[in-house]
Amino acid sequence: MNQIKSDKKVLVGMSGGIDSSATCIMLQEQGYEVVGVTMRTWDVASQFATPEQEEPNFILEARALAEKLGIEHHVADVREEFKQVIVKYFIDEYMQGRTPNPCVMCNPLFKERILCEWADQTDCAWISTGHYCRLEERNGNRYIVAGDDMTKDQSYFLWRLPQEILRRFHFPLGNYTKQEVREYLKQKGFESKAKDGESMEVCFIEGDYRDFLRQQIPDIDTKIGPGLFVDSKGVKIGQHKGFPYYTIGQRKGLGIALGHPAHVLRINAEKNTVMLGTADDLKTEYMLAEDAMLIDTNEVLNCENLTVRIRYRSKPIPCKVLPLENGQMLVHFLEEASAITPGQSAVFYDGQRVLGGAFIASQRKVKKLAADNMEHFK
RNA sequence: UGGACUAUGGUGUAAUGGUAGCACAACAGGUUUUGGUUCUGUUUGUCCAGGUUCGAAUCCUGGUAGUCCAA
Repeated sequence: MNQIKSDKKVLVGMSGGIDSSATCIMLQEQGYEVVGVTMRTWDVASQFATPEQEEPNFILEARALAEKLGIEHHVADVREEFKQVIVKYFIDEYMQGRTPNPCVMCNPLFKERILCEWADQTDCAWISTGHYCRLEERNGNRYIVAGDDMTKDQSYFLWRLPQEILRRFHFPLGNYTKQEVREYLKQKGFESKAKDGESMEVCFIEGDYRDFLRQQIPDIDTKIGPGLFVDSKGVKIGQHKGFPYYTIGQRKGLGIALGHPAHVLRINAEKNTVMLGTADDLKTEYMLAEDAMLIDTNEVLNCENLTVRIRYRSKPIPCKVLPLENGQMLVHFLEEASAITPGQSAVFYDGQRVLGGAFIASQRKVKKLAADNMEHFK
């Protein structure tokens, strides 16, 4: 009954920044009735001009914009839930010697889900955000397609979005570059917004994540404490501050001088050791991934031009994939890959189209599994 | 306490009498919707006291510290 009415309504996740502002204006121009929701996930000091200020800056900005555009606006106070879900995940990962991918968890599992709930409540058929990506329909499935501006592409963080959410999504910025969006805002009379700083995204980490860990786990340094730096043979070469403070590939902040640049090769949470080596030692041909979410598994296994991104903003690497009996996936890189980091996402692409993704697993058994399955990749 | 050797920034090293350089670390900034990577820039040194010389990290004397051999 109210289906027709709903079809004209779209819920926009408003962060108060350039991208979501432009999104609102565009959708309004396209004839939609826009409802804005701004999420309050975690308060950081820099978003408060004075200690007396009750709400962070970005909420005030979003509300001001909504008023100017004459759209309904809500604030979703989800601080407690955010702490329970995202912050907990973030801490747990580091405490296991892995490197979390908070944006990958936050976007699909948290933000978009909450947007869905609000969309239902406010009778909106559609949901939209200011991400720079497009959607494509193929064989009855909906795919995220990376924006043309590869440097601004955010598809890496969105691989876990389920089909039922994707079907309600609109990404009006998909065909624009950042520069064009700024121009657009300027034309529409939002000069000052167009000049806003680049990164308006309000994340829960300000500055160094290590300080954040110390704040959240006050006894972390007595619980874990210093451990050993070892070389690839297990020989002690120095002392580190505790394994959660390091991540694979890290070079800066090791506080150790070996005469050549040293990188973290491996983290052993049980022994509290951190293995160091050269940049060459980080290179690898195979990778184990787990908890895959693929839109169409056969498509990934048979794709001729399959590529995988193993970190945000790195270029996708051509690869082949083999499902293993234990549920993991063995990925064979056809070009050089480096610094495989457990906890980070491996996102599979066919060109710009996201086919799905998985989390990078512990690489402990990768050599054996690669040797056992060598013939598959011939 | 017999002998030998060594002493250069936070670390490892280079400079055979002629402006103390390199790598790593550290710090600052740029890039950046995670961590990391990367880029740019900056700081810091000749163990101490004498002597030789126009000029000493470099040669000489003494001291101090460390390493090794010997017992």
